[in-house]
Amino acid sequence: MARVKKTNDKRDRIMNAAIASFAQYGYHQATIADVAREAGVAAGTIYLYFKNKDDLLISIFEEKVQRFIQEFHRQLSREKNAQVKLSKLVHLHLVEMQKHPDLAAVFQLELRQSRHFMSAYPKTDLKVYFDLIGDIIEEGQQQGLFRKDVYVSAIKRAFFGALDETVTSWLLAGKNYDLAHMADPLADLFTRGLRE
Amino acid sequence: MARVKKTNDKRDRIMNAAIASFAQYGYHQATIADVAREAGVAAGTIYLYFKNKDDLLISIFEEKVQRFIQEFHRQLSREKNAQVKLSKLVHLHLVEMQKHPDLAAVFQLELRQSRHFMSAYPKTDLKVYFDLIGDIIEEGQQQGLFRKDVYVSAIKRAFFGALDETVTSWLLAGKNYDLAHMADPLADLFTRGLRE
Amino acid sequence: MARVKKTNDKRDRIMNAAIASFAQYGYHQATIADVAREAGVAAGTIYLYFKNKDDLLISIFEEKVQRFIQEFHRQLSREKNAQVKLSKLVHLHLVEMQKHPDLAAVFQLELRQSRHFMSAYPKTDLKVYFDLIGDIIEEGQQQGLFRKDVYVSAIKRAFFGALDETVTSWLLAGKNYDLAHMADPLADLFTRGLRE
Amino acid sequence: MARVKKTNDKRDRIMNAAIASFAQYGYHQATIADVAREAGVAAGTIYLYFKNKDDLLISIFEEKVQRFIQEFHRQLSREKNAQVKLSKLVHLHLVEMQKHPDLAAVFQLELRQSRHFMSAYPKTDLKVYFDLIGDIIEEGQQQGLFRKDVYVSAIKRAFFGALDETVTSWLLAGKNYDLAHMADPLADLFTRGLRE
DNA sequence: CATGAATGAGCGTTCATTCAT
DNA sequence: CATGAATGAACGCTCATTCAT
Repeated sequence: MARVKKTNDKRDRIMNAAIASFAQYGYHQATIADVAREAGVAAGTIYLYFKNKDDLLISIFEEKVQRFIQEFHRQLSREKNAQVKLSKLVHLHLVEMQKHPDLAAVFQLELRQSRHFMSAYPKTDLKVYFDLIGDIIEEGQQQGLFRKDVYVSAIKRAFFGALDETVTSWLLAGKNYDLAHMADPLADLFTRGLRE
Repeated sequence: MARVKKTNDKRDRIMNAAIASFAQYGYHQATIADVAREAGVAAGTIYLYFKNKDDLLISIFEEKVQRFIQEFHRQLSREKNAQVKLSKLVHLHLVEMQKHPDLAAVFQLELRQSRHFMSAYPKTDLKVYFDLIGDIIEEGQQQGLFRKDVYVSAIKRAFFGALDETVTSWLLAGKNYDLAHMADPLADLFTRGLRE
Repeated sequence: MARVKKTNDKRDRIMNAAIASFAQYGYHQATIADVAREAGVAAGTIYLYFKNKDDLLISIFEEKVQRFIQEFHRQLSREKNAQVKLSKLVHLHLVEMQKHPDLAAVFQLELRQSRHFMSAYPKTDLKVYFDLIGDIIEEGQQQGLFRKDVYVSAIKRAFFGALDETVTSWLLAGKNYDLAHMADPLADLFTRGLRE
Repeated sequence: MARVKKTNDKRDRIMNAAIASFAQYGYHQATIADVAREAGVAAGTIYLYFKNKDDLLISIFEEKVQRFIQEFHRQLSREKNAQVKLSKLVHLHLVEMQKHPDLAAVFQLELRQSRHFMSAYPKTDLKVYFDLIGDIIEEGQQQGLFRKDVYVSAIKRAFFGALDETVTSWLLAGKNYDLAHMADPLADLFTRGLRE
């Protein structure tokens, strides 16, 4: 068990070092040597745990980002009211991003760029997140809370984009204000925009 | 004048070639040789008009993107009603992006990545665009159309993010639907969300 | 004794795995990991039995190739007639190579390349084999079977080269014909070429 | 014209540097940096003239080796008597190899190794040379000089192998004797071996 | 004896940039 | 102004070898 733990530790250390490096320099500018130095391992060691540099980025999405989405899913499943759900999602998103700003930076600043080649990697796209949002909106429609004529597949993207940009702006501003303060205004905007 | 004209032509050809190349391959993957080939000039020629590769990208923002923003500004200045203005801005944004998909691709997919180093280049940020949006919202408040308690600096970013993501999704989907169709639902969402 | 036996088994397994790997991928392309996998041991274990990768190749020559030469020597010592001896050597060479195609591949395809650095390792050269051939020719001269004016040190190399290339061609052709069939024509060519 | 000349010069300088480097260190041990240093160019320059390191080796065969074979072909075409032809070929081979020992080293010591991956590159094999030899033998049969029952496809390989090994031995001995002296004994061996 | 995780030197290759023509 | 051949720094990745367990 100690052995397994240790191995996971190293893999995790590398992945976190990658997140930190990618956040600081950007995916392309960050070198494997940067990640290795940050992780306190030799460059070659990275290749014992990841196929290549791309695999590092992809793994971050698969393991870190998707974990967030699943966690959001789980936490929201307890709430029945779709309007409250949407509001909670805004809070969760901003609070978690604020808690993990490096991951947020990778997520925000590298994702777009990456989505290019990530079209090829099904697990790395945001479909699951878009679907989570879309489902909440549809629930709200069935609960009579949201308008029936709302174009869900357009709105779910708009909603995500609004959250995304909010985080990006915060990052680019140097994280010099409380991101969570943006939650209520945003939630308010959307729930009003969607209401009957 | 003919000489000047000719020079500008070449500079423009290079810039358009850069837009096309960056759109197709991404900024980092596109090479100067790609841009040169696309522009029909020698690689060295590019350095007669631009300081370096970064300068090419920065110039695209400074000259192409800012031109769009100014044009939006001009067109919207004729409209008095802030709610209509906001709606028109959504239309303008989506219609223009649809008309210039390569520029849109650079704008959408490279911008985030680039904003990193673009923090250093004041002219390349989106402040002007954010301000344009913010001003409209404040106008609407003064006209009694939008709620007074709206947190403008949060909402303007959300608004931009929604537009941005709408275009990005369209690009990543392969531009296989009419982007302008998204305008009304989006405009509707935001004007309702902001209304008294 | 059982212990010793076991140890020798492992050393042999590694050496045979090396022969198989070098034959399939070539010396430089084959990795220690390949050899280890093929031998069913850990990579580090190889270094308990061999100094390094080069030593593996050298040992193959020292132990496997030299064994063949000794065996040829032994078998031919029973035959008195030099012309028959030469003919038998051709048969032995081709038959044994056909029986051990992987060893043949290492011998043929890697030997040249290797002889470069093998100049440094006296035991790995083919002097013994050349001498075996040369001795037979000289025997034939003393027996009055071969011409006296034959330049032995030239002919023994030619003879070896002819055998060598015959095997190489067979290997590169994918071993898709019976190598032993080449024996009589070759033996015939040389015995006629050398006869009074 | 001066320009073209200069360009060819550089390409040639690189190719000759490659021949020298591959001869000295072996293909795998020689680095691109070695070749560049030897050629007096930057490493990157090599890639303006050759696709990659493999392409360098392949080009040597295509352009240098095949040129020799064609030259041999041309020179032998003037000779009618097949027995004399075969004898001349032996001389040509050894004399040319002695004149170009680096090329010979690449040819001899790297060819085997390379034939592995060179199976994929039709132009790099020795079929043309084997055919040249085979044709001469068949001519000799038609001229009544060589035995009809000779197995040509076996003998042509043996003949090549004999030449090949003669050169290799000379190279490994440090080129410390006159290679051309081997020509007569070899030619004699083969013409006698083939005669009626 | 055996393991296999870790190392890090080393190499092929790319490409932004320069500059002689 | 324009060219494009030449440069060389930089980086991802491999793999022989070591050594703590």
